[in-house]
Amino acid sequence: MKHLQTFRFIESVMRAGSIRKAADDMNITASALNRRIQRFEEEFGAEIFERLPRGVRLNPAGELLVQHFRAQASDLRRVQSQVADLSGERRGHVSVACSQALSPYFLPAQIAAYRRDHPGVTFSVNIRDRAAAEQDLATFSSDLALVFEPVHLVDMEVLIAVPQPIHVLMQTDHPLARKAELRLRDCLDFPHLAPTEQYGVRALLDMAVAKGTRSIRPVAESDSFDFMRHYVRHEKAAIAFQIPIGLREESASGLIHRPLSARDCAPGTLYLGQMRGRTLPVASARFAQALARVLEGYK
Amino acid sequence: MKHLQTFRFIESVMRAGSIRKAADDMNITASALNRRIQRFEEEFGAEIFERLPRGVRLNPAGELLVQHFRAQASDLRRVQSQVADLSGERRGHVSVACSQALSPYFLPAQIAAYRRDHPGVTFSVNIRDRAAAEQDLATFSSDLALVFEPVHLVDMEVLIAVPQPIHVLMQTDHPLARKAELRLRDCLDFPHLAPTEQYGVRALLDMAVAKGTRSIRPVAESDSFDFMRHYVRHEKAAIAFQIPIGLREESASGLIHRPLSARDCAPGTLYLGQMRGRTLPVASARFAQALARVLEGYK
DNA sequence: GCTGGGTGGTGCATTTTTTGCATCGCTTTT
DNA sequence: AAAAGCGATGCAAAAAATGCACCACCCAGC
Repeated sequence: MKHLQTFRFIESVMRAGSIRKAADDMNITASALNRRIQRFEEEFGAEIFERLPRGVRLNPAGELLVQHFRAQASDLRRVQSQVADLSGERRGHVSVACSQALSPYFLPAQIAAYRRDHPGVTFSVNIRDRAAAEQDLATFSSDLALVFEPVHLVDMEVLIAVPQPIHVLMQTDHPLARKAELRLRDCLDFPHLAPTEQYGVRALLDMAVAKGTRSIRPVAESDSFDFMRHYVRHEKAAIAFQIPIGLREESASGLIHRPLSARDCAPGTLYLGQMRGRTLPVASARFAQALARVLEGYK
Repeated sequence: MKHLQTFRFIESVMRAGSIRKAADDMNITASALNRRIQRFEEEFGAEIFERLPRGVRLNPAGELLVQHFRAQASDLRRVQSQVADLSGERRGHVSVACSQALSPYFLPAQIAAYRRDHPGVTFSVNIRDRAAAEQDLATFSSDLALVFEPVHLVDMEVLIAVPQPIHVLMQTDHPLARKAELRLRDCLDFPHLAPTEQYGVRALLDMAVAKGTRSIRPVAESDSFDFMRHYVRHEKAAIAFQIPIGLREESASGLIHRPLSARDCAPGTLYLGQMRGRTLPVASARFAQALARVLEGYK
């Protein structure tokens, strides 16, 4: 969309931190880019960049402006999507920011199911930790976020929330496997794997142990749930903490998992959300509806 | 703002109903305008005008697009206003759509009071009937609406609502002036003036008489409350129906007014509202706050 | 203290885009 | 059948954006 060209340049300069670098990125001369920005600042009525000795940086006015342009670009995509929809095309693109747990089983299955009915719809799936997922919504770089234990929820409008107790993952013949529900103190006697602190699972575990005298001493700490899932196959006594939506049914995986007792560790919550107040493109809105229907079953 | 130039052209074509007329209005050649529109339609990915034998008309895609652009232009003004505000300028422009009753006393006083504190702020006041005022909000042509008995309230976000019983206006020595509160049946015995049906006062009166057997038979019907106010000075027995916010205190005007009993005629409501979900420019938001504070006193 | 590599800004020639004019093909009106 | 109005289009002129060369400046590191 041509009338947003200047904005793309501004965003590029913002990212690059200097007009020359941005000009290089955008395949244009620094002089041309410089003058575009000057011209824009003039008609906008205020400077949007601070000129520093080593480059430029957005000033508060610029921050406001960038937020405005992002919202505007996002809304234009929505309009285009609606226009395509009213000509009966059923096309569009959905971008989802999600927690790692959703990536192996849940989202692939849901997206594939949705695409069976709407083959014209394409997807972007971006794995983000819980802080970044909300950020993605706020910058309009994702339409939807599917996040376990989000941090702020300020810019996020919750479409549906489902409880997800923490599960303990282990080999099928593990001593803990005999009980249907596990106590945290029993689990900590075994070598355990834990996510790093930016993840909701870890935050809940830390909160749980804070009440008692035990502590989390992971034999391995990782930001990859995939790694932790595979690790328990290789060390007989090892256990890992994950949420059930990121785990397969027992039979299929060769591992089993058991929930932690709610007495020890509060269940976390998985949220499906969008940017507050935003009207989503048709495709995204429909996919969100479909997800919500499925997630209802997890309540 | 240059990147909205194409939109201004589109809006002009929409208004004019033909490219040639619009081109004339915008001081540009029909060919240039035509090509701008063609180019835009191409990059937008859909036609936005139907080509008719005698001109063009927006199609549904175009309607969506125009709404998007209006919202976008309005939001850009908001950003500019906020930017001006953060550089400490306290400038800006407030546009208000209001019912006629507000125009003689209430709004002039409020605006003047506000401008004493913020001389940099300018105002547009547009008198609109209750349907048009809401329309004004929806098309982003007014920031605020101050409306008596609005019709839909769908796109209008209510900031404050105050009751306004209908008052009867008459000369000071009028027989009805002796009572503190009037019955509708007594009033209808006198020659009366009534607003035309698009006004809330009339709608309330019509509802009130519908319960009984009497009917409104105005000696004069008008869409000008100003006219009706002045008319009662000239015919001794005549009365007019108005809301108190549009009337002066008795002493000053040489006329007096008495409320209709709530048993006969439900009090109407005066609403201060904005476009639903919109973030107002600083100046408008502040003025709305000031108005709300004053209106609190009318509750 | 200077020098080198980085920055944003600017004058001027060049390229690209936009515009205006003339004109076409079409439909409705007279 | 003619006239008048409409949108579309080829082509030349005008306007705008760009690229190039260069300036002044700042700061790091010798």
